[in-house]
Amino acid sequence: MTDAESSGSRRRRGDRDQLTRDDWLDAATELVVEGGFDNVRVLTLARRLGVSRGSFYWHFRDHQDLLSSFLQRWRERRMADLDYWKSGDGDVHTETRRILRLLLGDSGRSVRRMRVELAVRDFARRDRDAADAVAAVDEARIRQNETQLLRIADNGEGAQDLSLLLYVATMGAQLVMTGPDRDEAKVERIEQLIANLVVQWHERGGGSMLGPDAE
Amino acid sequence: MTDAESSGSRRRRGDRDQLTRDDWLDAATELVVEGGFDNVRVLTLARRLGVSRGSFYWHFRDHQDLLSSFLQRWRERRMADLDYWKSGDGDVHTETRRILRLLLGDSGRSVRRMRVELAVRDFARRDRDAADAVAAVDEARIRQNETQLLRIADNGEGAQDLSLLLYVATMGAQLVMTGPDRDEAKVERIEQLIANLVVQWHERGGGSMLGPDAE
DNA sequence: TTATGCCAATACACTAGTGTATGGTGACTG
DNA sequence: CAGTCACCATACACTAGTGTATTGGCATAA
Repeated sequence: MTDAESSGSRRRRGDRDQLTRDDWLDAATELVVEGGFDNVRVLTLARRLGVSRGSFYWHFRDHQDLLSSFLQRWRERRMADLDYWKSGDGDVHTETRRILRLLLGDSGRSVRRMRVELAVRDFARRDRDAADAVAAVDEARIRQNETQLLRIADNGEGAQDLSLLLYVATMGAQLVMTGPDRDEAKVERIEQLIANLVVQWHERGGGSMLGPDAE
Repeated sequence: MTDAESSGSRRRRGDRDQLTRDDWLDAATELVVEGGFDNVRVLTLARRLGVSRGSFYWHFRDHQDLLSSFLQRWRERRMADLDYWKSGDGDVHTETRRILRLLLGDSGRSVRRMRVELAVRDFARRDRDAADAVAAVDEARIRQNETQLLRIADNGEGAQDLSLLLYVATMGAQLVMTGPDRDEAKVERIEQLIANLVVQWHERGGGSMLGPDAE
C-alpha cells in the first residue's frame, strides 16, 4: 500500500535535526495505535520526540489543530490507497484479490494501519470531522468496489449489494480479529470465505444478491 | 433483549434515596456511550448523580474497580442475551431471525447497546480484562450461531464457516453504520443480504461454504 | 434514647495536562 | 558581522482529575 506512511524525511537544516509537522503527526500515529485518540497528548508527544512542548506550539496552533491535521492526512492517504488498487484487467481472481487487498491490507503488515482506522472510527462517534472523514472514505471505497465488480460480471445487478456486503464483512473481520490475540489462521479463513462470495456471484453470471427470485 | 438493562431499582431506605453500585455503573454506561471508556471520570460521574466524589470511593475502591465491575457486568449480560435467543424450533426463517436479533439487536432500540459494545471492543485493544471479556462473548455467540445453523441444515458441513461469516458481517455492519448519520435503510438492506446468506445456504441443503468443489 | 453502621460531604495533597509569554540559539542573509 | 528568522527551552498560570482522611447526618436496631 502507500507506504511512504511514515513520511520519512525529517527535514534537516545544517547539522541539528529539526522537527516538521509530519514528524509530530507520525508520533501522534504511534499514540493513536497504542491507545486511541484520547491518548495523544502533547506532553507525551514531546517526550517521545525528545523536545519540549514549546516546539509543539510552534508547529501547531493547539491540540485541536493537531487532531484536525491528523484526520486530514489520514483521509488523503486512504483516498490515495484507492488509486493504488484501481487499475485492473477484469480477471475474476485479480479483481477479487485487488478488492480484498484494499479492504484488508497486505495481511500482516497492516495491523498498525487497521488499528489506526479503528481508532478513527471510534473517534468519529464523538467528533464531526472524524465522522466526515470516515463517511467519505467509506463511500469512496464502496463505490470503487462496485465498479470493479461490474468489470467481471455479465449481469451487474447485485454489484451494489455485494459491494456493501463485502465492505461490512471485511470491516467486521478487522474489528473482531484486531485484538491482542489475533488468530491469523482465522483471518485467512474469513478472507477465503469473503473472496468466495465474489467467485460464487461471478460463477452464476452476476445478478441479484437476493437470489433469482428476489423480492 | 434483556432490558432490565438500566437496572432500574434505586434502592431506597427511609426517605432519602441512596446510590447503589449499579447506579454508578448505569451512569458510567452513559459516559461510555457518549465518549468511550476514557470518558468515564469519577468527577463527571458524581456530578451527574448529584453527589460528591466521596460517595464514589465508598462504593468502589478506585477508578479501576469501577471499570472492572463494568466489564464484568457487561460480560454477564451479553452471556444472558445468548440464553434469551437460544430456544428454537428449527424453522429456517425463525432461526435466521433469531440469529440476527442476537447479533444486530431489535434494530432501532439497540443503538445505545451497540455503542457500548463498540466502546468495549475499542477498550479491549489496550486492556486485558476487556479483551478477555470480548473474546469470551465472541466465542460464545459464534458457537451458539453454529448450533442454531446445524438445526436447519441437512448437511451442516459449512455451519462453522457460515457462523463466522455471519458474525463478522453483522459486527461490521454495526461498526460502519453506527455513526452520527446512521442510514437506517442501508442497515435494513444489509440485514436482508446477510439473512439471505443463510437462506441460500439452507436452500442448497447446507454443505461447504466454499462451493461444492471446495479447495 | 443511644449506639451503630451506611452513605455522603468536605478538605487536602498530589499529578497530569493545556496554553501563553518570553527568552535563547544556531543558521542563513545581506 | 549584524540582523533576522526558524525552531526550541523555560517558566508561569490555570484547569481537571485521582485518591485519602476526616467529619457529618440519617435510620434502624438494641
